[in-house]
Amino acid sequence: MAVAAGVSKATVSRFLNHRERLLSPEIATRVETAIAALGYSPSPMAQALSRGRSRLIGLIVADITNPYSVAVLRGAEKACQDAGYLVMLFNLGNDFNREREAIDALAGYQVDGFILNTLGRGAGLVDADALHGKPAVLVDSRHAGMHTDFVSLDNRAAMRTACQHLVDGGYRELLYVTEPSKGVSSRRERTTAFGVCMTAHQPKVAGKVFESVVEEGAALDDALLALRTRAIGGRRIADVDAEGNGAAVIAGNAVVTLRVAQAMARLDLQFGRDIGFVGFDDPDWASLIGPGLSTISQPTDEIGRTAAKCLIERLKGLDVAPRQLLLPGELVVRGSSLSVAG
Amino acid sequence: MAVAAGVSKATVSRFLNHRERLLSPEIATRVETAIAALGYSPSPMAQALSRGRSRLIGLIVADITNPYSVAVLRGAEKACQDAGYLVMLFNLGNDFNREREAIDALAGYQVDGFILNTLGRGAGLVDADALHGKPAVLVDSRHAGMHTDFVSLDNRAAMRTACQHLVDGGYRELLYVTEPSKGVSSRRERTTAFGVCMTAHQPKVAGKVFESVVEEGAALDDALLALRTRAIGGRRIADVDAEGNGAAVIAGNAVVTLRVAQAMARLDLQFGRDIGFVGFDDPDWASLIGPGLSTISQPTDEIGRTAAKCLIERLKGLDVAPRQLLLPGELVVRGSSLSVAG
DNA sequence: TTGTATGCGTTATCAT
DNA sequence: ATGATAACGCATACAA
Repeated sequence: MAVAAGVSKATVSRFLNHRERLLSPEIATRVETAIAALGYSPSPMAQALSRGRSRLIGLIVADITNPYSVAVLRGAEKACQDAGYLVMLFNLGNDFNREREAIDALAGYQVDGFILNTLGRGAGLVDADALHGKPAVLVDSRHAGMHTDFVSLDNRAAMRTACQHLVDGGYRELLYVTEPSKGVSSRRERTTAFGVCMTAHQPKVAGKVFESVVEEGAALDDALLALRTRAIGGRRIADVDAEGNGAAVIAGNAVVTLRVAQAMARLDLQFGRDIGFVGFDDPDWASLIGPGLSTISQPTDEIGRTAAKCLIERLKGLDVAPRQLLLPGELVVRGSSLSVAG
Repeated sequence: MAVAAGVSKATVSRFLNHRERLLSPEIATRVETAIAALGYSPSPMAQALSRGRSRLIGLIVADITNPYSVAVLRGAEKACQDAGYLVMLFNLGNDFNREREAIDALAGYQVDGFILNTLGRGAGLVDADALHGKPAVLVDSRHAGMHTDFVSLDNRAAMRTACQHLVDGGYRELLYVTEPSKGVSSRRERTTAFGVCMTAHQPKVAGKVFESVVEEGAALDDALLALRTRAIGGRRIADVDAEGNGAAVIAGNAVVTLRVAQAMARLDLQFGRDIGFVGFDDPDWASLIGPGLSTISQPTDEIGRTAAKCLIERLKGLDVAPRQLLLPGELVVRGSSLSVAG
């Protein structure tokens, strides 16, 4: 290109990067016009090859189907774009063993850093130095043996909020329904936090944990029935009016919420009236189920933005100890967790 | 690297690309072991720079928040990965004017082709040759002046199915609720298809179209009330029992479905009993609203896969006239569209 | 069959 | 202040 402007390509490069500093105004404008005439723009790939960095950020997500992940992705991608970075997406499709492969593929394209929204388990477990020396930030799940920046919902505080809200509402039998923790840190943290809350409310409140798996809808049904039976003092459901009672479910995420809602429909039970409910995550359909589902809304967009921001700070040379950014959730009260009547 | 293996780098390159064909077995294994020892893998960027193609596919999506887009993206990304391509994602965040910018950014990284899931309107309207001569495939929305491969739901057939189903169920007053078409081809197609269906069922069935916008919930409420009023013969709603009647709504997509469901809740009307319903798109919460929402389920995954497949065929040199792949939707019958009693 | 040289589009280190 | 020139990591045309 440059030759067509009457200068050397080194000069063009200088114009692009150093502009005013070391270029005579006369020749600067000459390049400028030529650059406009040719509609020229530099090749990021060649720049990357030469510089060693690419202005590319690798984003690995465990499951693009998960709306939570997408919400985070959205925030992160926007922040990256605003900072002049482009996002390369790699979706694991829940095949956790491909995490290593994903990192290598992305690293091949010289991404400057990683945002990892993965579960942190599986065969290809990624340790710190699998990252080819590039900085990374973990979202939502901590990885064993990889101490980098970490951004997530403040699970403990969120769980405390949910429990407190239900206890305040008069609920005395609580069931925490979660996917099996299987080494996923966020699930483990929420479950532990639930335990802590329950002992804190001893002996007024009783809490149980139920691990729900897709295939076993019946088991969930039974758990809900048992919960309700306990709450209404051992009487059979058929014998009880629609009297207020103190049974409530906390769902560990939106997937679980969906399962619980399906179970409730199967059992012909109603949220709020028969069983109280608060769920983690606040999908847009939450207000449409029964009397509306109360939720803990995650600041997904901010989580994504924060993750991107952290990473970009590192890319700009920031060198401090790994940070933990725990963002607060927000309780959204709807009909499913109204105070227990009398 | 190669030097450490005792050969020239040209030989290494040959090993990578031509392998058996033009390499002595003796030196082939020598390279092979060295390649394993060093844990070496070629740099895709350098390859791209040299070859002119990158094994990268640019995927531009109008709004990553849209679950439909994500579902398609998922299918496409998987197909790309399986074919050895990596996806670079660019999210417009509903800022349609950035489409041109997105294409240029992606082209800068030498993507071999584009998958465009955008609305095909806005200032930066992209014509065929904005693509830097690279092939593209359009998903869901046709772009004016860009005739490339096109993959989408068969909107006409899907609408026919929905209408036929409702008419068969005894519904006589149909209201099609859609977002304003604003030059989006899929919306326009569905609306026209609705019109065609209605004239086909003349005079037995009456159809109306309502364009819904977020801000005007009240207008939607009124439209639903009017619909119901017409269906029950002009009598005021308060005077009518829960008798079966022939009013039904068709929602143009999941967003509209959400709005309609909210309106129904506001009006204290029930799907199936008061107003029949079929909606385009089949979100996972459809079965949980009221008696379950009947839907037209799109083969999103297959749409994505097909789009990727089309593009990759082009990349392999296929040169035929632009193709139109219209994939069939599937009617999922739930409680919201049961036959009208009496 | 293999090595050498050149080019891909930049940046950076020299000279000038 | 600007122009050659080498390097970035690979592919390829050509020479051996």
